[in-house]
Amino acid sequence: MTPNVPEKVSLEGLEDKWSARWDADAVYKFNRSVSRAEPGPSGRERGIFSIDTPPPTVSGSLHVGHVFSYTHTDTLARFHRMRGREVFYPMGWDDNGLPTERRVQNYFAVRCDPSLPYEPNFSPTPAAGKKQEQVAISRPNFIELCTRLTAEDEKVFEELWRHLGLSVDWGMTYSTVGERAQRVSQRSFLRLLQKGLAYQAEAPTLWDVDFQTAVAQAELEDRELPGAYHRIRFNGPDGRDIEIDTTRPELLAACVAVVAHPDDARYRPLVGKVATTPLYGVEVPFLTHPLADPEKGTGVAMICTFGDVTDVVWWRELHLPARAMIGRDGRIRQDPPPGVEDAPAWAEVRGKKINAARARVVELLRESGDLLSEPRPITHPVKFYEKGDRPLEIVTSRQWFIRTLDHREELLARGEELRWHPSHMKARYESWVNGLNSDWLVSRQRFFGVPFPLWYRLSDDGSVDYGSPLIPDEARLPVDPSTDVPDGFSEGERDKPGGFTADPDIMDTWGTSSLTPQIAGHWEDDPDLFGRVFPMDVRPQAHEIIRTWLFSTIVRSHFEHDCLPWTDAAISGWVLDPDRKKLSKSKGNASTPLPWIEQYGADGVRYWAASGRPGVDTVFDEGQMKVGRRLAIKILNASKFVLSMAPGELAAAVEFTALDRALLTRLAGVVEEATTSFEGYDYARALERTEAFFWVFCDDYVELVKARAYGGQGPEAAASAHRALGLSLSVLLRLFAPVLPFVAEEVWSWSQERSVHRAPWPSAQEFEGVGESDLAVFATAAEVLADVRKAKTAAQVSMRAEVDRVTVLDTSERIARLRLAEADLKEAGRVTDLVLEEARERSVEIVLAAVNQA
RNA sequence: GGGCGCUUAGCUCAGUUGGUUAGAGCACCGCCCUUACAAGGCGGGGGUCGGGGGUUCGAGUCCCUCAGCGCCCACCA
Repeated sequence: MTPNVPEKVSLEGLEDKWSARWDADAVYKFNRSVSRAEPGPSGRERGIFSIDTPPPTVSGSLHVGHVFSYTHTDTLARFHRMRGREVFYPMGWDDNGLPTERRVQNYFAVRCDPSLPYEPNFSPTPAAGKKQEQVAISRPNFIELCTRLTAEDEKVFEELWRHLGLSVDWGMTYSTVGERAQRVSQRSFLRLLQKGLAYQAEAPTLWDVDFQTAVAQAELEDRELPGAYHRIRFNGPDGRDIEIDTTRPELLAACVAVVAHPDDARYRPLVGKVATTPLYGVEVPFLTHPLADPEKGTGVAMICTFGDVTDVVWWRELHLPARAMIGRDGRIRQDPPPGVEDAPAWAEVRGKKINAARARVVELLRESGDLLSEPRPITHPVKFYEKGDRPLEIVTSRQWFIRTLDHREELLARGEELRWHPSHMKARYESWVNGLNSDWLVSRQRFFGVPFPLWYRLSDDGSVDYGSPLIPDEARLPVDPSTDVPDGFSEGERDKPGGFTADPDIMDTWGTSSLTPQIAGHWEDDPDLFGRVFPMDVRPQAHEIIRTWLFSTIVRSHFEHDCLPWTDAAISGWVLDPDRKKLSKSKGNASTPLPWIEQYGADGVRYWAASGRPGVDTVFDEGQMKVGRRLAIKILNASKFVLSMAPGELAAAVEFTALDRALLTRLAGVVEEATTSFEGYDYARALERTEAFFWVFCDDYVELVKARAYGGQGPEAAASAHRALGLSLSVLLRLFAPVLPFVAEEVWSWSQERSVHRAPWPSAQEFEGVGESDLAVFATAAEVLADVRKAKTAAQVSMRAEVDRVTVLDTSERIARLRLAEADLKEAGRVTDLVLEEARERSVEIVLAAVNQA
């Protein structure tokens, strides 16, 4: 094909032009006829490269942080596609869970009340004002709104991703709450249940009093909060006082024991005796436990059910009774815990919020004289649900768990087996697994999510038989137990004595997201496809969700398939604002990416993203985008020149000049390095090496051969330049294509029919005809050219200024190299007389033509 | 409390197995409208590599130690 170079080259409109064309030509369509791994012809890899794409949360908005990490993945996808592999690169939408619920509540000013009946024609308009009264609606109505809103959000997301140039197969999207996801989640759950790896238990768990749901260990975060030590007096045996420091005096009624360290000599006489709580007069045992810290407070702690997770440990390990007093709404319960029924103090706190109860208890203690000192303010870490606003409480509830504690060793071995990029991220996985203190709590008391596909029998007295749940056949999945009926029952028997009742809970968002490989790969629904793409090659994700998404995905795959879900994990860093804070929507420091794409082009934005090292937090840098845009423009211009020189069909018989051989050999090295880097998931290094070469190519090589290419040294010498320029450009465009897909495609299209993104990745073979070369020929010539430029700059004359004579004294070796590029050097520097002489020390003398020395 | 990472020019960062005068881009200064490119090109100034100690013929690059920053984990009365 004869190059068809536009008169004027420009980046304007490339995104629209090429994203439409790629779509029309199905450039990124996954070809599932390829088998998982098959040897390719002549060293090119064949087979499939599958990516476990992170499904972005559609209820949020995309910001530059997303663009950053998704670009990284896309460069890898493009690289492997060019290597000849079919890339399985679906896009998922995470529309599951609380963020969606919250967005729907705010967007439509509604709230879900599961007790309400469905209203078929309910269709609210988006809430206008800020504070609008929330309308209570039924669960089915609420879920309809969730679905409606997420569908709209997905469209916006897809548009942006296309604009950014993600080479996703848009025919293969999935959602984490759609029917497929439900089926996969429920099937996997039922299989865990069969294997005894999922179980139900009534146990104290961390509870968010606002969201009214249990929360798992993985969703916790500590926040430093002001608090106060209150020293209070318990009555000990023999009339002796026991002094105890507590930050939660309001829980006094829930006290079931006091505890000291077994080695604490101060309290040894009291151990095994009984202490009496102030205000309530409840007798509790004085016990010992190694977790009691003699250094903390008075060395004696009161154990309450439950003030914190240590209480839970003590309660469990010391086999204490429960005396729960906090309700699911975060208030003190109405009904008193056992043992305090008759205490007048209970009436003072019942039904109160935590803070009010605390204040009242302190007053009461003060009045009774049991408050031994005024509260001493401290700051201490308090556990929060990561999306929550109030401290977590611990309440006892029935929940589903997946066993992880018993499998820690196996899971650690999986972490060992996985290839981590960067490798030190493995440490985070290990510290998480080693720190597990409970099985994975997978049930949530929410509405929008995947329900547990279970019902329970109701006995004749109406009590629930949790022991043997009613399980649907896998072929029925997905089921919604709140509307579907278990086999052998009828709807009329729902919630009736002798009938059945649905499991009310939904799965944790990670309960579904942990199955993205299975969802995306159509596990069981399409065994042929699943066999081709699973286990996957790579999981790209951010480091802060190693403990959640990465961990839980390994758990599911380990239990279900007895293998890793992928061989490699590519962990991306965060995007930081100039103050080094993580960009996030909630902090309001994250900008929407579209304006940046419009200003610098998708390629410019991608360039910035791809400059961020794998796993390294990177500062948001508009300057880098600007640099990326300039690079793209430079590629346009350089390509325009090269293609106007080089014929479409390269004459293969031409003998390369020494300078051209040196340039091409150097480029072959860059190809090798970029290839190795991409194989090792280091897109940033690949880009850096390619770019560095490209600038040398433009500034030195093109300048050195320009005149020769115009024919200054005859047709044969010109042909060598043409061929070297043409080959270099072809290789460079393909090296740039993963990072700068738009400009690479634009330029490629000037001389090629097919997409650059399906062109073969450059290989050493393409340089086979170059022959032996001395790399230093190019470097040495470029050095002298730089000297000439320097002299012209010093003389404040144009680069086109004539030079009468350049005298180079240098070692015989280097002089020999310069002779090989003598003609190019003379023309590039406009040197009339180039004198090359051997000498011990290098020196360069430049005599500019008199006419130019004004 | 444990762990991981980072600390190189004003800024953002490269420096792969230790080896010639430590690199790039941005910013800054100067020059040049050169037929691929003036939203460009060419050239220049500027760091002794967080502090200290050690190994070595030789260390930004390995070891020890200290400091600061960030993150992950932790049973936080």
